[in-house]
Amino acid sequence: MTAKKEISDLLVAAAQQAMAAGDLPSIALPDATVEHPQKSGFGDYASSIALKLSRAAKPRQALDIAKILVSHLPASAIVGQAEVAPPGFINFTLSDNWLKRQVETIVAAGDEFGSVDLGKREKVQVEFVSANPVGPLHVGNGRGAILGSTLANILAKAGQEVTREYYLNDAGSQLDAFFRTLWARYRQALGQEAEIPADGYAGTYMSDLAGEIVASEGDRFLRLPEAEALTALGQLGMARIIDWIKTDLRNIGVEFDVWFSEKSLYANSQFDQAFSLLKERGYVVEREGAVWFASTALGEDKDTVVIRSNGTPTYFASDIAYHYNKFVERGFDRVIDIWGADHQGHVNRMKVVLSALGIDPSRLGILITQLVTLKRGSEVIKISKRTGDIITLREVIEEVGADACRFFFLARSADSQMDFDLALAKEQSQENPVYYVQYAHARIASILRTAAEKGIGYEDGDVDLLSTEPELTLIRKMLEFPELVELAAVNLEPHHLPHYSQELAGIFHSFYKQCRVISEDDQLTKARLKLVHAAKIALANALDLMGMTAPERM
RNA sequence: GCCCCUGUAGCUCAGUGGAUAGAGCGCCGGCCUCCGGAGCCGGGUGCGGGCGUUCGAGUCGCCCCAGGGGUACCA
Repeated sequence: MTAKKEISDLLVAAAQQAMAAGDLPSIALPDATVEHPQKSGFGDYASSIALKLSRAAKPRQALDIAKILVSHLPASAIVGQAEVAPPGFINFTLSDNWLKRQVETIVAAGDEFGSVDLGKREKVQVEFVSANPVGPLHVGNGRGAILGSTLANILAKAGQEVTREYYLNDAGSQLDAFFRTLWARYRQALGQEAEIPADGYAGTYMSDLAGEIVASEGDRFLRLPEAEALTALGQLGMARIIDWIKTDLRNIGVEFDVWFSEKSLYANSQFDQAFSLLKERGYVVEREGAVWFASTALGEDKDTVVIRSNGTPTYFASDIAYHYNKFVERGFDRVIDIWGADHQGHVNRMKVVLSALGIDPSRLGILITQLVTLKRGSEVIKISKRTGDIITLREVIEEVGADACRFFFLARSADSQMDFDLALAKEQSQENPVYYVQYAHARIASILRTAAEKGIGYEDGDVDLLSTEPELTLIRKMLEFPELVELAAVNLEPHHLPHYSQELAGIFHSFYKQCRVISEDDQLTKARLKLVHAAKIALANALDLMGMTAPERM
């Protein structure tokens, strides 16, 4: 349990006791939320519960209520001091003794440090990237990939049973356009006249892909009937693109548990099942030769086509079947979809269709990542798969490195549009927060190596000797880590991690400057070795959640 | 037009209705007899505008202004 939660519980207990004793009227308790005061001097945690209670408990003043609560506060090893401050805050200072002992707790927890218990273990699916296999990943895909993989890590750390999934659009009209483009490029590569379809993919990577295929397969597709050639060649091209995608993802540390085929939804009649259910419930209408989902019946602005007048299902049809599969067939308790800003219009429709299927829409969380504007200096680079050449994710990774790429993408909340200046990212490669954090880890590793070389063991180090301000500040900051994991897991907000890791690294560097670890004082040396070992664990675990490396040397 | 996201320091961005709004970069000064100077210490400027709700608003509501995205029988 985090200190935060424990203090919150103490407050609730105090309020209940005060009411039982008649010192406070029996009223409903507001959330006993506890926060870190912005300014030092107000303790480690502060609660404004008395201010919130004062309205209902009139004519009691908030300050008096705070005093009453403090007087009923149960004894606790965690709290060193609980003070009342106007206009009615209760400020808690952690006990030094308890703080010191947490070093042992952290070292004992090791990789598990930071794990939190949200009270229930749910089966959670995080679906992300899911880019169509029609071209290389761009930086927008990269943002989703990094956000999704980190969020999955965080949820796992918070005790959830997490499945990471990539939805592969291996059917549909965009793939069809990809097939036709590749066919044209293939014929061009073999010296034939061929025109790129108007709705095709103009990027030069398509010519490269066609060239690769000619090199390995020759002209054998020309000897097939055209329809057959188109499909056979297309499948081969798609497989190669998927390989590119997998390679890029691996290079930024993103792995999936499941690659889910859109096509399989039709082969396994998931679509038929979902569709019949919708029909049964009266949400299907036929009009203008097409089949529609009656979204307007559930408050949407317009109905949505599910089956086109030419008989082919739309993307939305697949999405209905896919989410039916997620919730009903596979039984996920919660599903988190991470989509790009261009899918924003689908959010409500998706939630509405879940209601229509009888699935509680609150079980689906949809995160929209806002656009990434790629820049090189002041020059804006337009991202579009369809209008020609693009800066791919691969190029960005090669330029700035996977760790830096992850850190920068993670540091911004998904809601914020962001500028990614390649020139700047490269320039900053030394003065970069990424290295600042990793350097702290490497520095600790170096200290521990030095200690090992000198044969200093610190298992028996006495944490009671840790008493100076820099030491205790470092411990305090480490203890925020589990709280942060909980915050990020509950709010689906990974962007707190980079900020936290920078703060933790900063406090460590400051400690390092002020406190010599390996000194003539054997006992203090051992105690401090234990402390920096704990700090190394905290840094490593934070970096690990972010999918970054924690280098022993730099 | 309607819907969604965003406007916080020169720049890039944090900020769970609370007390004196933060970080990094950039800029200007300091700090290496000592475990890694990719480090430390100091220096300053800001919540787009207005009206509300509240004991208390950067945070919630409404209106306005600005930027971006969506609004297909594309995905």
